[in-house]
Amino acid sequence: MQIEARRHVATAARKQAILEGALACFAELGVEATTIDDIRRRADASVGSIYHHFGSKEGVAAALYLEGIRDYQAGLAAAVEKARNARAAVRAIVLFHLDWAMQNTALARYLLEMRRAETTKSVDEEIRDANRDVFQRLAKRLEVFVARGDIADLPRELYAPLIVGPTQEVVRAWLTGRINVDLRKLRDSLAEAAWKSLQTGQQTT
Amino acid sequence: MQIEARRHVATAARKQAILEGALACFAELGVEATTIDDIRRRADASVGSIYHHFGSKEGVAAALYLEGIRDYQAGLAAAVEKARNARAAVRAIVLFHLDWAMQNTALARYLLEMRRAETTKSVDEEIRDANRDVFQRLAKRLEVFVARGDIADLPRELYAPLIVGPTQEVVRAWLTGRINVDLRKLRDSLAEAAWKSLQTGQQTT
Amino acid sequence: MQIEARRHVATAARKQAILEGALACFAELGVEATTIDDIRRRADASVGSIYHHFGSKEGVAAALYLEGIRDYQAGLAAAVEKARNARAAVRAIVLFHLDWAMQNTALARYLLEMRRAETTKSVDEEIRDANRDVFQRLAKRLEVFVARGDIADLPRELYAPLIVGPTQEVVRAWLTGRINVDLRKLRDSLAEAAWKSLQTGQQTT
Amino acid sequence: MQIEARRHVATAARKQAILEGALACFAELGVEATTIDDIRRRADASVGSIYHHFGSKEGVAAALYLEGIRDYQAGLAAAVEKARNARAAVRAIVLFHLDWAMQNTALARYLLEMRRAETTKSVDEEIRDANRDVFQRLAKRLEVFVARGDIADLPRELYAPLIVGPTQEVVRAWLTGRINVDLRKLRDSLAEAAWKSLQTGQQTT
DNA sequence: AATGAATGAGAATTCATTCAT
DNA sequence: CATGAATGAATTCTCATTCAT
Repeated sequence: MQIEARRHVATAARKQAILEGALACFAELGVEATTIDDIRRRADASVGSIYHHFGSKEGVAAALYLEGIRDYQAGLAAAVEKARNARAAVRAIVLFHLDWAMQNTALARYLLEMRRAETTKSVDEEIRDANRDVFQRLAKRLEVFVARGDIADLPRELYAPLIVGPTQEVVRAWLTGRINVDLRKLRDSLAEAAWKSLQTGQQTT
Repeated sequence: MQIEARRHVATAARKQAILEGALACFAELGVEATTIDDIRRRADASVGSIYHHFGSKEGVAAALYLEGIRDYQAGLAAAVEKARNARAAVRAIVLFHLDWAMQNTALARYLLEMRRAETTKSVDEEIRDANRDVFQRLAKRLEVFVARGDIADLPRELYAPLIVGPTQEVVRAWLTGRINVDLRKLRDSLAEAAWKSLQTGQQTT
Repeated sequence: MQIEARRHVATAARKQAILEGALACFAELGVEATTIDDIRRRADASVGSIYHHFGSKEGVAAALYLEGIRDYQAGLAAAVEKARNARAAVRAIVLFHLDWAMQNTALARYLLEMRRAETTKSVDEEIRDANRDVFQRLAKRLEVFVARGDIADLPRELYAPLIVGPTQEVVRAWLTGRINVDLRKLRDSLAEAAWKSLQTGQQTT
Repeated sequence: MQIEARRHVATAARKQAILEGALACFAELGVEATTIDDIRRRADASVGSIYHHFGSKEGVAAALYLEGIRDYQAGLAAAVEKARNARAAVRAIVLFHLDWAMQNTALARYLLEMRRAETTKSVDEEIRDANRDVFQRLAKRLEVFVARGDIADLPRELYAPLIVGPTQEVVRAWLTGRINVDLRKLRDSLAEAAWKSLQTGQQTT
C-alpha cells in the first residue's frame, strides 16, 4: 500500500506538472499557438505521458479549464457567503473578481480566452453542474434582495453583466496589456459603480 | 479607358468578395481555424488572387479588422455627436453598441475575437490613428461633463468599461449563444444602468 | 490553350509518377509498411503534391487499385472475346491470368494484397461498375456453354474459382517467392486441368 | 507444490487468454491494425503481461500462427490417413479444408492474412519442420497414386494448387464476405472438380 | 491580375516497447 | 509474474505560401 500510494502521488504530480506547464504556455502563447511539444518541454514530460493522461491537447485544455472554473467559483461562493446585505454582496463579487484575476493572472488569461471556445465541450457538463450549484445559490440570494427592494428589478440576465461587466472589461484590458494601472486603485470605484448601477433610481436629467 | 475602368471595378469587387468570404469564415470558424482554402471557396476566388491582394492570411484579417473598427467608430462618433447632454451621450453609446452588434453580427463576432490577437499588428498604427481621432473627441466632451458635475469624477480608464462593459458582456454572451434573448428588450435597462453607474452618489446603506 | 494543354500534361505526368512510385513501394514493402515519405522519395514529388492529387495515402492506394483492376479486366475481356468455343474460352482465361501476372508483377502483387482490404472502399462503386460490365458478358457466354452441355452445370459461384483458382494459387506462390519455377512451363497443364475440372464426368474410381 | 501447480495453470490460462484475445482482434481488424492495447483489453490482461509471455507483438502473432498451422496440419494428416485410395484422398483434402475453415473462421482468416507476412519469420523453422513431416507423407502417397496411373503425372508444384486452389478461392471469398452461400452445398462439387482436374484425360473438344 | 499545382515545415497523434514498483 | 505509467520515434496530414503559366 505504501508503494501503491507513492505511485499515486508520483502520478498525480506528473499530471499536475503537465497542467502547470500547459497553463504557462497557454497564457503566454495562446491555446492554439501552443504545441504539444511546448507543453512537453515546459512540463519536462514526454509526449506519450501527456496523451496517456489527457488523451489529446484538447483534453489538457479542458482539464485546465475545469480546474480554473472550479477554483474561481469556490472562491466566489465563499466570498459572497460572508456578505450580510445586498451592498456587501455586490462589493464582494466585484472585489473577488478583481483579486482573483490579480492573483491568478495566467489562469485568468486562459479562462478569458476559453470562454467562447469549442475546445471545452468535453467538460461542459461538469462545468454546468458546477455552475448550477454556485449560481443557483447566488440567484436565490439575489431574489431576496430584489423582493426587499434593495436592488432594482431587472431582466434576470442583466445582473451578472451589470455587476461584473465593467470589472471584467478592466481586467481584460489589464491582462492583455492594453492598460497598465494598479488595479487595486480601481477597486472601490468599480464596486461602488456596480452598486449604483443596480439602484432603483429617480431619473435625473 | 473603359476597359481599364471596368477592370478596376471588377478588381475592387474581387477584393470585397474576398473580405466578405473571409468574414463569413472567421465568424463561423474562428480566425485560426479558417484556412485560406476556406476563404477561397467562400469567395469563389483563387489562392493566388487572395495573396495578390492581401499578401497573407494575416493581411486579410488585418484589412477586415481595420474595416470593422472604422465602421464601428464612424457610427459611434456620429451617434454621440447628436447627443445634447451627458445623459444622452451615455445612452447613445450604449444603444449604438448594442445596435451595431445586432446589425453586424459577423463583424462583431470577429472584432471580439481579434481584440487580443497579435495578428493585427500591421494595421495597429492605423487603428491607433483612428482611435485617437474618435476617442480624443469623446474624451473632450467627457471632461466637460465631469467639470460640470454631470457625471462622477473617476479614474479616466474607468469610463469606457463603466459605460460599455455591461453591454459588451451581454453582447458577448449573445454572440456566442450563451444567452438567447431579444437584445432590444434590454436597451433601456442597460442605458439606464450605465448612466446610474456614473452618478455621483449619496451612499445608501 | 497550348499552355493549358502543356500544364495538363505536366500535371497528369506528376500524378502518374506518384502512382508508379507508390506501386513500387507497395509491391516491395506492402501497403501498410509503405509510408508517404517512401512514396514521395520514389516519385520525386512533395508530400503536398501527393495530398493535393489523392487526398490521402488511402486515396493513392484506391486510385492504383482501380487502375490495376481496369487494366486486368480490359485484357481479360479482350482475351476471352477471341475464343470461339468453351474450351478456348477457359484456356484464354487461364493463360491471360498467368501472363498478366508475369507481365505486371508489381501490380499483381499489389492487387493480391488488396483483395481483402477496407482501403479501397472509396472506389468500390467504380469497381463494381467495371465488374458488372465484364462479368456479365462472361456470364452470358458461360450460360450458353452450359446450356449446350459443353461444361458442367454447377453452382454459379464455382465457375470463377474452378477456372482461375489453381492458377491464382500458383501465381500467389510465385509472387511471394514460395515457389520458383518458370510459370510458362505450367501454362498448358493449368489450362488443361481447369478445363477438365469443368467437364461433366462419368465417375471413375 | 499445490500453489506452484496452480500458478502454472493460471499462467497457462493467461497465455491462452492472450492468444484468444489476439486472434479475435487479428481476425476482426487485421494484424497491423491491431494494437497491443486492443489485445490487452480483449484478453483482460496487462501490457506487461503480454510482453512477459510473448516478448513482442510479433511474438504473439507468431505463436498464434504456429498454433493455427499445427492444428490445420494435424487435422489434414488425420483426414488423409483414413483415405484408402487416390480419389478418397483428394476428396478428404478438399472437404477437410472446407470444414476446417468453417469451424475455425477466425483462425482461417488470420492464417490467410499471414501467408505472405514477414511477421512470422521467428517460427518459420518450426513451421518448416512441421510441413516437412506432413507434406512428405502426403507426397509419398501421391507418388504411389501417380505411379499407379490413378492421377495425372504433372509438375509436382501443381498438385496442391489443383486440389486445394478452387476451394481456397471459395473459402477466401466467403471469409471476406464477397460471397454469402452455405459452403456445405459446394462440398461435393468442389471435391468432384478437384478429382477431375487430376485425371489423365482423353481430350474432348 | 488570376489561376491552381507544388512545396515542405510543422503539428497532432499513435503505438510498440521498457521498466520501476 | 503482473501492472500500467512513461517514453519517443515514426507517421499521417494540414496549410500558409510561392511561382510558373
